[in-house]
Amino acid sequence: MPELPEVETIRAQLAPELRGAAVTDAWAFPSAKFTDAVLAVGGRFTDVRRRGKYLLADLDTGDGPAELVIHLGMTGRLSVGAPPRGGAHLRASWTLDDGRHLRFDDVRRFGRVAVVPRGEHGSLPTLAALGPEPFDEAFTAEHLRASVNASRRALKTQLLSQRVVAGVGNIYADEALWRAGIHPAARRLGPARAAALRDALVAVLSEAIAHGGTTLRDYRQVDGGEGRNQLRLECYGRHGLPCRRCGETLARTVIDARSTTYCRRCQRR
DNA sequence: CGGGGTTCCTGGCCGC
DNA sequence: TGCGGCCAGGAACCCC
Repeated sequence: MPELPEVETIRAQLAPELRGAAVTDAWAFPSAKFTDAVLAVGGRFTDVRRRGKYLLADLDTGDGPAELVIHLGMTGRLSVGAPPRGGAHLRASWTLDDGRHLRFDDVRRFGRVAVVPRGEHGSLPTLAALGPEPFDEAFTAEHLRASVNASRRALKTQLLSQRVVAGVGNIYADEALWRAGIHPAARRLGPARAAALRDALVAVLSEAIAHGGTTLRDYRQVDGGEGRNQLRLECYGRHGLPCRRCGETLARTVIDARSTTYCRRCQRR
């Protein structure tokens, strides 16, 4: 399930592959989630950026600057190479002017493709209302505290909303809350805990990028390789195992319809 | 407009 | 071995 570190890893590999290449043809799986792919035809890639979990591939077109927006959903994969010979889960492919192809496979079809004028994200509500990038200086402890305290929803729910901070999903929410020692169902943050959580989010996400992302099942890098961060998880998926900080058996609950692992002893409300 | 509920999807796994 | 049932979950979408 690609979150910010996985999408950033993919972005960094994809950008040098796509820069300067023009799209001469495209195919899309017949679903509204993917049919926009063909609108990239005629554009030339100039760069690949990222906002939260969204890849933004800049295109220069005859009609001005545009961008190909790709969300990988749960099981999306991107790769560059020979023409796709089918594949049961191919959702979109783009023919490049040097003969290579960019392909998007997505087993569960939770992904999405859009082509929009550069920066106009109104058709993607979450992207349009996205919170600050965690590595941006705008993501301060005070922003986190004020943003969280403006709502009465559970802290984990807010982290997953993308509005408080961009790019956090179930894995890194559990990891950061564990590291900061804060209960996922907490509803208010004081200055000290807000600072601890901000620091934990930044650390967890940057460490995951440094280790190529977390491959639990579906996530693959552009070259097909697996990430290595799954070897470093301290909380996510470890329910029933001892807490690495205090030894208590990690608990599992459900918050906002998401499986949530936490330590009853050292994560406080 | 925030928030709650629903829906989209299929492979992997479990129990019988 | 086969199969029904359940689980994984990000974000669009609908409604109040």
